Order: sequence, then structure tokens, then C-alpha cells
Amino acid sequence: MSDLHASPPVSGERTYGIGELAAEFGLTLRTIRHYEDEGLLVPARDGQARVYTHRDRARLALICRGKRLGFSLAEVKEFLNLYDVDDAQAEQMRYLQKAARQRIAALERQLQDVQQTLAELRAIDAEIDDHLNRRSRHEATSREDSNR
Amino acid sequence: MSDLHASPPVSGERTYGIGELAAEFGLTLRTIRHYEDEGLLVPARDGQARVYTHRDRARLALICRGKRLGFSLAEVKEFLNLYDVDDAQAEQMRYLQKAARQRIAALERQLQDVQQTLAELRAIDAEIDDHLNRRSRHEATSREDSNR
DNA sequence: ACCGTCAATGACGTTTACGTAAAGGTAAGA
DNA sequence: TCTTACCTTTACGTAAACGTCATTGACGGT
Repeated sequence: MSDLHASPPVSGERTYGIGELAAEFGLTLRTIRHYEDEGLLVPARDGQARVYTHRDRARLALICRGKRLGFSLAEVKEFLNLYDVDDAQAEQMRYLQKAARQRIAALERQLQDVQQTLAELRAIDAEIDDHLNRRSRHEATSREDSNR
Repeated sequence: MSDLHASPPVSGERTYGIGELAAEFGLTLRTIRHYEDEGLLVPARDGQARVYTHRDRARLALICRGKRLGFSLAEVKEFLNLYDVDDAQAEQMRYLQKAARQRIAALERQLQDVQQTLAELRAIDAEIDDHLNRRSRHEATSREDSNR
């Protein structure tokens, strides 16, 4: 009758259900739960049900991006800590900064890789264009300049 | 006695042993053989021993880069075909071009990801610097400006 | 009261990308 | 000839990242 179970709409923060996030990020429920098993997400609970805050949602977005970049869940996990710098002691801030700089270095290398690969593939694309055009022009020529 | 088994130094092309390539690329023999099992490499043979040409070596470099970019071996495999455009029929050139363009699109997305992540991490790095400096300056101040 | 939907374990299965022996072949050097 | 270094194949093992049931629970609607 009275909403005995409806989670408190106390703090004006909107929350998300697992299915909602799954749909939004194109993941399965299993996958999101797996991220929790691995300690990448620690959603609140409304009874048994998982309740995700904006912060959880942001973390999930970071996880997805990390995955797109080819990092393992373990790597993404360390990665995530970097975004929680606010509540860290000066002691471990230096550690986090070291970690951040290592990641930056890794990403700079990856940036090189991506750019080089892009350049090569674009060259290949152009080369194919070239080949195809020559061939078609050649065909046209050998057909005694039938067109034009 | 006479080099009955020494591979023909016929064509002036230098060749590589599997251990050589493993050392150069920081891979294990097992890994390189695995790439062969998966059809990513098809080295020549001198008896039983694998003999790698410059071309094989170049392919291996591409494989490594693909892996660094987070692609699966299956993806890298298709990827490799793009570099063999020379000996392709116009028929499948169009197919290869399509594949190339898909990869280009994927890499452009990845480029965005990398750049955004880099920007964020650099911001975090700076933010930590900031926090640490404020704190140290605060400490200094509270110590009645002990230094300087 | 019954249904359908969404979610929660729990547990075994699968794919990818190799690791790790085990058992042996070949050729150069002491 | 024996050792050492480098290579071979065969085959089982494994860690990561989920997929895929099977079973159960809580709600909302009719």
C-alpha cells in the first residue's frame, strides 16, 4: 500500500537500475555484475536490487572506454582510482600521480600507434582507389576509348 | 661436411630464426608459433626449422602493434590482409577497401578515446600538483614561513 | 490469485591467448 | 663423443572475461 519498499527519494540524486545502465552502455546484466565481482563497481542496494548513482554511472562509462582502449579489467581498476583523487591523502596522492603519469606515457605510445596505423590505412585506401582507377581507365582505353 | 643443410643464401634476402624474432619483439617462441597456428604468419621452412623473411618480420611488427591497440588475433588477421593489397584482384580490392575504411573509422573513434583520456589524466596530474602545492604552502605558512 | 517483467544468486561452460612441461632432432664446439 | 644451444611437435593447463542456464524473489497489473 504505502511505498514500504520504494527507495527514499530523499537526496535529489537520480538513480539507475542495472537494466537501465545495461541498455545505455550496450552491456549485459552479467557483464555489469561481473565488473562488480571484480570490484570495479560497488553500487548501493535497495534490499537485494542494485542501485546505481551518477557516480557509478560515470565509473561505468570509464570502464567501457578503458575496455575500448584494450585495457584489462585489472588495469581499468587501478585506472579508476585516479578519478577519486579528491578524497585521498597527500601520502598516496604522490603514488596516484606516479600511476597517472605511467598511464599517460602508455597512452602517448598508444596515440603514436593509432596515428601511424591510421596513416598507413589511409594510404592503403588511397592506393586501392588508385589501382581501381588505373584499371578502369585502362579498360576504357583498351576498349578503344568507348566512353567520352 | 659440405653444407648439405645450410639454407640457400641464394636470394640476397636476410632471414631470421624464431628465437631472433622473439628476442627482437619481446615475445616467447610459443607466442610466435601460436600466431602461426592462428594463420597470422606462414614462415618458410628449412627442414623443420622456421625461417622468417623480412616480410614475415614486418607482419609480426604489425601483429604486435595490433595487439598493443587491443585488437584480438582474429581482428589482427583481417587487418593484415589490408597490407597485401598489391596482389589482389579488383574484385576483392573493393572488399578490402571496405574493410580498411571500417578499421579507419574504428581507429578514429579510438583516437578520440585516447585523446580524451589523455586530457583527463593530464588534468588529474595537474590537479594533484595543485593539491600538493597548496598543502605544502599551507604547511610552510603554518610553520611561520620557516623557509625563505 | 495469477501473470509477466525485471532482477538476484549460483554454478558450470566457453573463448582467447597463450604457459608449461614432455620428449626429442640437429649442428657447432670442447 | 659429449655437451650446449636452439629448434621441433604434442598436449594438457590456465587466467581473463564473460555466456548460459536454473532457480528463486519482489512488483505491478488484470
